[in-house]
Amino acid sequence: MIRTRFAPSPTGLPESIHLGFVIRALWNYALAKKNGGQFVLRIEDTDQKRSRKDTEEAIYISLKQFGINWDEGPDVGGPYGPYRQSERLEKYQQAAKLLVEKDYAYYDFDAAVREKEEIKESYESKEFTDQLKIRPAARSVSSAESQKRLEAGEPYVIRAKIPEDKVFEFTDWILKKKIRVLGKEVSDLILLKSDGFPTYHLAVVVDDIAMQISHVLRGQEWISSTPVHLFIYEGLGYPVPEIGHFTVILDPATGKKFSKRDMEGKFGIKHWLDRGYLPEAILNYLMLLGWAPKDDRELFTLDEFVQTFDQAGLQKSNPIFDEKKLNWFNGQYIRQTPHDQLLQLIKPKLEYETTDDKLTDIIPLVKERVSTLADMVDMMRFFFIAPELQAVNQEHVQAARQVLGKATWEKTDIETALLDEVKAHDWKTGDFFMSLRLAIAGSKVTPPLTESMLILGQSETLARLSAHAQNETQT
RNA sequence: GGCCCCAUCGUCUAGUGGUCUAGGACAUCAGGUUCUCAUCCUGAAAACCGGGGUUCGAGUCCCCGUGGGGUCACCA
Repeated sequence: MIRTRFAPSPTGLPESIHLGFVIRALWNYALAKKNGGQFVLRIEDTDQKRSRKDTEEAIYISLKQFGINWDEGPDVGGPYGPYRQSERLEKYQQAAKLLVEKDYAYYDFDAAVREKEEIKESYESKEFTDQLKIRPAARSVSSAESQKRLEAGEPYVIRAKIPEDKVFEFTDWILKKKIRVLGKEVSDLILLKSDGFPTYHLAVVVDDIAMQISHVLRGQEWISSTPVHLFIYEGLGYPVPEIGHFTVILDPATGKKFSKRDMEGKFGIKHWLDRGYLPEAILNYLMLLGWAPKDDRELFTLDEFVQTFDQAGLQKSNPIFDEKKLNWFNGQYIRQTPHDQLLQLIKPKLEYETTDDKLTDIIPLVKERVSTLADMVDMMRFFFIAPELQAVNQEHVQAARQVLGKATWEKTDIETALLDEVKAHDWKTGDFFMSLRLAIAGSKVTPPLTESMLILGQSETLARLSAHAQNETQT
């Protein structure tokens, strides 16, 4: 039975939940569903200071927006709950104690708290040339001594006791390669913090065991901490599940992975949804960012993706995010979305009152020429709000006003009337229509003019032309 | 910097030793359709990081360089 999980930590602002987030949930979901397994959602809120309830809420909402549903999770429960790590504290504490008993871990009463900035700066310094792994003196303190300090009530952390001469090895399920790391390259990382909460390393292993996860699939940033996890599995006496590492999406501006820290929501899910990208389009774009099917197919619904999903298609090298291609996908999806659905999507974005009937007329005209819903709103604005006065050719506007005033308000009538006028004056058709376009819509880029005038109505069309006819400005 | 991962058009990728004069998509450019823009159609330009091996034969296997990324916290 295949059981996968998506285990985000609800830290940072809700709008910092980014696209990389969805992609990892998606692939885990696809693997489980393709094989009739379960997909588990687990909330990793072990960082008491940074975890936020509203961000946890945003995680649920985001996944649902993309149609990714979980079989077990904090909100829906399941046989291996609770699914929120802050509710499983005793389990981690028990595991940590067991590890100490088996000499896989030890108490450290003097663990120094280092500042994040200080640590990062040290990476740049020369001393890093011969990086020493963390091996506190507490490592060799006798258990009797530790017991004494423990009874005295001194605060402590529990660290992994990594054997220097051990060789850690596992075969990455995605990279399809054996990865080997020497014990001396691995630090005695903290497993249980002084506040009694576990660190990620302990919690993730304890839970993946408890929840019977068969495939642990996560981002490549986790490769280097996998040895510690291997060590914990061993210490706890459980077999290691399949472990695989996905690619990391790179920011085109920096070439680095985008994280929830260093940006103002530039890659946040909310940011894209707000700008009028459809969840289906975003999802489809994401599917192909780090995964490819055997054939040249590009368009997939979620269900189709799940059916087609094949582990072999997962890439090894990190892709760069490309907004242009996302735009293309979004345009494709907008064009294939039925008009009535588009209407519902557009309505909340409009800053003026209108009727469904009018929108129904307008939507077919604009959907062909935009790539986002926001573009759509922009393009249809002139139907409701008269544009600012433009510098236009007076003769064109005057002539049009005259003939249109007499025309029956029908497509063919309007067209022949206008075209006759062009012929009569020996104007260039394009120039003439451009003058009208500017006067009526205020832009050089609009839906087809006659259709637009039809919707605008005769009186409004004439009013806009008149407004321009009185305008002193000449071209 | 140590350790680890990766390496095909600008970007996402197909390619699992011969069918590769390397295929598709986005973007770009040109043409067609057209009252603008867009859609749509047609076409063009565009890549196997470098050097050694292995082999009758290498984009495909091995090694070394180079380049890119990740990581090095009482954050995940």
